[in-house]
Amino acid sequence: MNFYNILKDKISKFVLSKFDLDFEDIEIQTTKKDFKGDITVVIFPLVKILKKSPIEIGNEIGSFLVSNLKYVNNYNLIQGYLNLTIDNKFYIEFFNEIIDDKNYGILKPKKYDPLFLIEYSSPNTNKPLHLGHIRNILLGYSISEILKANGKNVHKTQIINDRGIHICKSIVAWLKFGKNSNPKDSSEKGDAFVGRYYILFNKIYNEEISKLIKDGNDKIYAENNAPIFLEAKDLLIKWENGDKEVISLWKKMNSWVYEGFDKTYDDLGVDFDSYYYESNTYLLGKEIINKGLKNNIFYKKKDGSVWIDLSNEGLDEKILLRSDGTSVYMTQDLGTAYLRHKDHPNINGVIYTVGNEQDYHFKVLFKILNRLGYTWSKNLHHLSYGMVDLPSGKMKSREGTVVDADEIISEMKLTASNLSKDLGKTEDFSKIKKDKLNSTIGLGALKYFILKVDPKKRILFNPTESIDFNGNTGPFIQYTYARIKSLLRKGKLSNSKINIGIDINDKEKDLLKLLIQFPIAIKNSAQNYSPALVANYIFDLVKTFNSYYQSTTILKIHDSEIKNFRLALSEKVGDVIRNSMKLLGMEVPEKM
RNA sequence: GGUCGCGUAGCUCAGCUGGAUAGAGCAUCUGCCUUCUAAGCAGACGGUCAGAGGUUCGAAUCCUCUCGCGAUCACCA
Repeated sequence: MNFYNILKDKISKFVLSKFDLDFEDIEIQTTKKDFKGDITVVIFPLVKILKKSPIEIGNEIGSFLVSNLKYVNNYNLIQGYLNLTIDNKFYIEFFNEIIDDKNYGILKPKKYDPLFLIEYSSPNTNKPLHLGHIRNILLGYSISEILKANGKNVHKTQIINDRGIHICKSIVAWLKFGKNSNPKDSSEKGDAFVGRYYILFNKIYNEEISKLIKDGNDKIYAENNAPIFLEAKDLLIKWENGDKEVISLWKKMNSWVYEGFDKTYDDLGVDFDSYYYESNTYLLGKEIINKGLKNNIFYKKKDGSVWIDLSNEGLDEKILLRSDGTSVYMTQDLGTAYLRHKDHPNINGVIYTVGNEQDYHFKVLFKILNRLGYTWSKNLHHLSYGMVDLPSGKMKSREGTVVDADEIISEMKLTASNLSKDLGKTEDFSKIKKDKLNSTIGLGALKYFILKVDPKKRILFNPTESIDFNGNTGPFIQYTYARIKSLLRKGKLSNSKINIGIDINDKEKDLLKLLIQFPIAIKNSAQNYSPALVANYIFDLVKTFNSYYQSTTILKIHDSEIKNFRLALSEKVGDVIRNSMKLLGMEVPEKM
């Protein structure tokens, strides 16, 4: 039980016996820097109920705590704030408790702990991943790690959008203009290769549309009757009918794309435990809908299309099957959700990492599953995040105005490389070591840049300004860690516990206070599905440490007890930095 | 038009379930490398928390309205 709770408990018991008031919501916070004390009790709420002055109540509680709680040394009252001074011994004792635990704050899930399924990435297979996917992937992966650290079992998965007209578009363009060519021959990444044909398709398609309009057709006619579009549609029909040639072609092109994706995932340091494919779940979705139709949960319109009416829940009517019986987006999502719960009957929660443009879709999806009577529908959560926009506006893959994921990754590495060359940091490094470091730092910068902002908010990404490596950034945190490692290499830590009576200064106390808060930061991060909370915590810790580091000599002091304490403190801060970075999916450089 | 989200320093962002004088980084300016990694540290400058009401002992935070930005309301995915 942590000290805050002990304190709360003690105070509310005291209030009950002294004032005969049952009041459990005692508010406790860390004392602001400018005031004397360590922990503050806010007593305003009591003032109103007890109709006594804040000073009177504050003095009663304060003197009670000083004489009845071991570590409360002193108190002062400013307005309605009761500031308690906590004995240094408390902090040292706490430190001794966590000192040997390399994974302090991190829980390891056991077999029987709850299982969470996390969906992220979920790309289409007609083009490479872009910056928007990067945000999605980093969020999904990071939340997985954060949930693990909270003692949850995690299964990482995605739903791959591997069928539909968009895939056929790439295939058609390839058949017409690139037949017999393949990614290997052009030494291109498979996803980039296929994506090129997707863009080519749209280029030709647009040309054909303008030609048709010029010839006197209206826009809608032109869009639906451009020759290349008709070819794509034809291909889709063949695919749905199981045409062997089309299927094998489709498999071949998708396999190129998957190879490309895997390379990008590898670069980003993320992975998946399973993959679901839309081509495997859309038929299941249809089955579910037909069942729901029999049970009168859905209804059929005259033209044969199937709908659900959610208007009494503040939503609209939603289509579930087209009049020709083919499936829509919702159909396959119903199928996927069902299949996943069939595959993993013991799921305690599912997190869908999907952009906020689909907030409505998921609201509807969860409602439908609820109407269908699946009790697990209440455990579904949409981790919604804001778009990544460019100064020039929205990214549009059809027009090729996207920031390509692979491009931004290699640019970040290059920036890191140039910078370390300028600083002369890596002169004695081997080529392999250099590359590894540049990737650690470059990707650290990118990951931290994206994860430190609240997922809800949209991000404006300016590629020309690139990403800073100073201040509140990934490299700053990595740098601090590398310095701590260097310090520990040079100093020798004797393994004994810290002497309780040792004198610690204010900055050391600040660091210990931050260490106390580490598990709380992880917990809050999981509750809010926001890696940003961990990111901002770790930045606070690193900043405080740097300031401490600068103002203290560690290696030159002769008092071995103090030296040992400072080394141990540095090591502990290092552990927490390393663990936090792992939660953000960042790597840890020993030297840089 | 309905619904949802966002609006905090010149820029990028923190600010947990309401609590003390609203915090960082970047940029600008001033100091600090013969001492453990200067990708650093110390300091200065910079705010009508979009606006107006309301609730409260107390509001950036909660409620209502207005304005601005974005998303969504498809037999697209």
